[in-house]
Amino acid sequence: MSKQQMTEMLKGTLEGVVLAIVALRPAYGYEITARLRDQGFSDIVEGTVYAVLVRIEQRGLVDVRKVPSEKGPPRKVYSLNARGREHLAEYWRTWNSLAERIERLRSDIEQSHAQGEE
Amino acid sequence: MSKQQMTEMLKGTLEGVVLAIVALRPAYGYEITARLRDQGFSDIVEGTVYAVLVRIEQRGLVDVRKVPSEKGPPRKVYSLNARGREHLAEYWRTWNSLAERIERLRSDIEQSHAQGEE
DNA sequence: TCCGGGTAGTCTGTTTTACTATCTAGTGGT
DNA sequence: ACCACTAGATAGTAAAACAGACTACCCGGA
Repeated sequence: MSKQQMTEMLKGTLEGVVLAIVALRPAYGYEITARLRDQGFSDIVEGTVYAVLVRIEQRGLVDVRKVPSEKGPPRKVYSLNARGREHLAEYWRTWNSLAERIERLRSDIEQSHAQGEE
Repeated sequence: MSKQQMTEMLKGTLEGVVLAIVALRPAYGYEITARLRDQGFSDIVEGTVYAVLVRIEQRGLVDVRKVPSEKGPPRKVYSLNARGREHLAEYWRTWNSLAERIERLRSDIEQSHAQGEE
């Protein structure tokens, strides 16, 4: 798939993805970026992740605690709080609703093609 | 789901949705808006659709022809051309890849919850 | 001893893109 | 006059990319 298309699709979904990763277990920025890459989101720039983290912290969806690291500056460990869990639930609902409609559209097209090819 | 979340998620997906609708059969703006509402995309503002149409026309993904209408100003009927079909195929690939990764994340979370609740 | 490079980690501009909200504006039927 | 159609324009907001700066610790070599 094209890089640019993916970039645009990520808008509005990335935040939820990050919340989901933190929901799995608490994590710090660098680690979250790494997990994103593991999960196949290899195209995401580090700076973007930090921007998301700042945003979700400001909105009070996560709790933060500083943990010293052996190497490098202290880590900021994010964990999902009650509000974040509610927000994530909302995110899944929105995603479901969108995905359902898009899948329906796609199957409509496939049907019309099948008809046209008889 | 929240309106705002949906708005953000639509970014990057709406264009493909419009292309898909036009792929189903040629259509003009007002009609496309109506079809979107039928398909459950009731939250989309009319002006937005016209903006998308201008964009996909400028990118050469659709062919346009003016058709007089019995009522009101002439319609601009959009139909998907070869380039548009290729773009739409690309769109589905990107969507699949995103949807797959998001679903995987979700199932990971559900699994970890199931474990934690034993 | 001090300096450089590598690795781990966080953060901050600026730019690009897409959707919304709201409004203008035209036609034709009742 | 008003309503149902039909097309568009403008200004604003939000999110992500890109690029790079900044901090901190460790280790190896001159």
